[in-house]
Amino acid sequence: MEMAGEDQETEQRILDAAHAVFVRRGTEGARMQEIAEEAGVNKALLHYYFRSKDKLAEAVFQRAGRRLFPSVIATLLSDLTLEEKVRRVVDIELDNLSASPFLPGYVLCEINHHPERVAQLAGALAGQPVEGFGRGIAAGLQAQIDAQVAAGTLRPIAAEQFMANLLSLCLFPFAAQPMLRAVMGWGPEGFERFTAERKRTLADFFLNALRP
Amino acid sequence: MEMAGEDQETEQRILDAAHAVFVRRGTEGARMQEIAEEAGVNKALLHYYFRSKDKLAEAVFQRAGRRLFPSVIATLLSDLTLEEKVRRVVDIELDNLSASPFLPGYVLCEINHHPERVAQLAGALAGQPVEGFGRGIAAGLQAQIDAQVAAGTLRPIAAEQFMANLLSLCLFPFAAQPMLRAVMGWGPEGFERFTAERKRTLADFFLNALRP
DNA sequence: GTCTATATTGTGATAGAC
DNA sequence: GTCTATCACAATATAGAC
Repeated sequence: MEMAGEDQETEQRILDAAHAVFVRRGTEGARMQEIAEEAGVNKALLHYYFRSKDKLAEAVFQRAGRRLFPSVIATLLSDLTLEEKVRRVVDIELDNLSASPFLPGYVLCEINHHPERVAQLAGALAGQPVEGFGRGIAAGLQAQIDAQVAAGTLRPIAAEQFMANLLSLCLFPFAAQPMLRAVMGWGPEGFERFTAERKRTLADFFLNALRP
Repeated sequence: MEMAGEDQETEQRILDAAHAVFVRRGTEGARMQEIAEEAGVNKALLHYYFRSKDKLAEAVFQRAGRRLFPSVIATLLSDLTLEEKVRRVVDIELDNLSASPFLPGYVLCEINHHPERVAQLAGALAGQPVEGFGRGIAAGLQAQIDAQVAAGTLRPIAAEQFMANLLSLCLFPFAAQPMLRAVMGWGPEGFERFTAERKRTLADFFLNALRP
């Protein structure tokens, strides 16, 4: 039913613009007007494609979630060794986030004020209901951990703590980036140096913590 | 110039109410109406005491910051040993945050969308300009780290990474609490069990990571 | 200090031409 | 599909009585 072939491209432009504006203003602080300007289209078009601001916010959040989580999940569910998983997650996350440093802050804010959206998100990630999603990951990790502990090559740790620690160390500095910048008196290059150093040292820091 | 002696108490009630509403709705999502209801006063009174929503948000943020940061800063600046500092920060933060689990999420959101407020905040913390504030802390820590590294009792680490790691591990799980709840399929008691376990194990995890 | 009533602006959303 | 014009309401803020 489309004529110009512009429709999909326009929808993408709107999504990109909405993403940018939502990230910098927050979902509630964002204005449809600003999104329209950023996309180079009229306000009314946003409603044509996404009915309401809430629906648009939902779509943007889903897309952001699909960019932030799946690679970590896939890595943790893979059959790599624990050490390889840790190195891989750190590498992937720090690379991804260097490219979009404000994603964690946006996702955290959104989750805090709209926890109901997490359910639909996890569903979108693997077609699974969210309730037990992390549990499956934790169960697999725990088995791997227990095996290495029995072999004497790992300190005991609960899989939930393992995951929380790993994600904390990867995500938090980005989520708190503006605070770090201000408190440490960094310019833009300061945070980048910090992140580069982090790429070199974080996996070793984490693995050393688990050494028996 | 006050008559009823109610004024200070009312101002506090408004601050408390605003805090509660800002935390659960976010600054932009919060409505003056809801704050007034929560405080049990009229909308107009909020303007009488705080002129504008923005000023009110500023006041709430300052107060939250004064509750979140000073104890950590004081501990890191003290002359305790590194190990004592780590144990102390973990204990204090995890206890404080158990009592107000949504504070980190609120502060992170606010900082992301209003980075300019961090400046005034740090000023309020110690009467110092914010620019070099964290640098002083980092410098002191670095000296302590270098000494222990030279003595062969510590793995080398940059003080900035040290601080980032410590704060990440303490704060992130609270900031990401709604996500953890959903993904791990926890009820309210699930997160509390997780936090209790964390109080027991986090300091050791961190210290072990720095073992040479 | 606290309230009621009102002003004023901003903002999401729709109708309808092209 | 895209725009212009407009509606309807929500929300901050103020004026003024008590």
